[in-house]
Amino acid sequence: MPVDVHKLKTVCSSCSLRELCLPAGLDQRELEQVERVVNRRRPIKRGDYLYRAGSELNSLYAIRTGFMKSCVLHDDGREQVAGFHMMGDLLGLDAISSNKHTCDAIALEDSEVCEIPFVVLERLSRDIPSLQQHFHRLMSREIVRDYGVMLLLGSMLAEERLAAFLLNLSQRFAARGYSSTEFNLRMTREEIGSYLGLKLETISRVLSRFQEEGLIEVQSKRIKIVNMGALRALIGQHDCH
Amino acid sequence: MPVDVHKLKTVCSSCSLRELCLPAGLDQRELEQVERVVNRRRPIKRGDYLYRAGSELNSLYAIRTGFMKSCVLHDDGREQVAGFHMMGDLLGLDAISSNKHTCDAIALEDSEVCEIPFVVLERLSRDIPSLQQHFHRLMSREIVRDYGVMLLLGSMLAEERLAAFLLNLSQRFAARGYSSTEFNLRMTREEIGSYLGLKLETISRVLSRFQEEGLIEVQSKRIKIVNMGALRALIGQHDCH
DNA sequence: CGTTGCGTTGAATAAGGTCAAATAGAGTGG
DNA sequence: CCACTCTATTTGACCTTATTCAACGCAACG
Repeated sequence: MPVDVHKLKTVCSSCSLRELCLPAGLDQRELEQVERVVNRRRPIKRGDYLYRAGSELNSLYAIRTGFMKSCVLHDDGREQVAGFHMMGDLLGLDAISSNKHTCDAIALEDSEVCEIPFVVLERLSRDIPSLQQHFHRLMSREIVRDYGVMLLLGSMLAEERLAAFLLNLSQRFAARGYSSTEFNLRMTREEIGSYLGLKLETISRVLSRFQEEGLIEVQSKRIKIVNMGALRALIGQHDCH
Repeated sequence: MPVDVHKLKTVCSSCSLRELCLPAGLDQRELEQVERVVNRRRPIKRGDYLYRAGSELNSLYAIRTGFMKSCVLHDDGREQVAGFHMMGDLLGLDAISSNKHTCDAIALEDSEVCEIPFVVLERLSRDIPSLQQHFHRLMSREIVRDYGVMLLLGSMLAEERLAAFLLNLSQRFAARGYSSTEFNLRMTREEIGSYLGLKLETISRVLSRFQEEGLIEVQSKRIKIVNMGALRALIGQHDCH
């Protein structure tokens, strides 16, 4: 069953996302220190920017509810979705390197974020080793995720990419207490395509093919995974490209 | 002119790569603290692994001399080059998330690395704010770099990818005091292809085409950039994919 | 009830991939 | 230093995959 975050207090110590989020693994006293610097519940409406490429880094953001995408922009206007983000995910890590955000973060549905002033986080993480450690792990996890996307973009076929994408979503929903087999895509076919390095028509076609083959059921944005095993088999069993 | 690192002492404070490397921006006293924990000059022979995917994280590594690649591995044996690394680059950041390396790091020529025990680095960065800050920036820079690769893999044509690759190398050599227009590729066509999500034959063909068009001169691994402007124009001027 | 944005599907096309053969280089042992 | 071997590279002919272009359906919304 989905966790209803609206029924919970908005402090980290009682947040259902705590273990997915920044303050994972802190003790009670440390948690209180973190809570004091987090501005909770900033709402972002669907379609709104949380931040834009080029804007100054002030805070990192943890998603409390909702769904967002981040887009990298090419000089010539081409853009690419670099990631989809859901509850518990931490956004803005790319901005630390230059103190400017390097991508846009846009809400795909009405969302709510916790705002964590970065300089305060840096100071706090000097005093709380387990916070420091966890923060480092989160940055590193983003790097690992990126390597996975590079592998996907660099060496997988369209079907494999989409299978990997669906399985990744499935797993992330499961980790948050939602169904791993039935969920809504919050993004358009074009956004999926952009993320996977494919065109929207290809996404549509492959989804249809998956449905014909009995792997999934699709109805517009509604996805039901019917044969998880076959989907898994699609990735990771080819000799070569 | 290339910087001859062999003539320099092997301490950070007199290392020509200091400003590219981990201890950038530290004062003399802080630098000494860092120096004390860095094991310098671990040699890695061409073809040897610096670390392997799955092995435990002990240290981060800064490249002193030489050239390396990191490869992510897919379950089915497919592998992809995730990056090429040269003097001053810091390796191993992906391992922090799980305490295990997630990719292989392999020397493409005889190399030498400085070894920085990670737990010591974490402790030290609590005491030295500017070290902490710089370390965060380096992790973030890796994330930004990865976004760039994702953009390249997801939305650029073969010619654009290769142009971007050559320009990136050019710029990094320049930043290290080497020629920006003439350099050796230390990697094979296959490795370039793996990094760019293309086949080795495509790399070969595009390099030949660039040569015919007078953009570069290629002789096996030797590259001379003849028309930097045209190469730059190749990336960043298309309406769409 | 038209408009608009999103999704599906088909046919033609282009970009790279595959396979194969020839050549060039680098490394090794005599 | 040379011959031999093995690997890397180049190039051509053909093929596969995904893109492009275009038409149409559907649902939400003013």
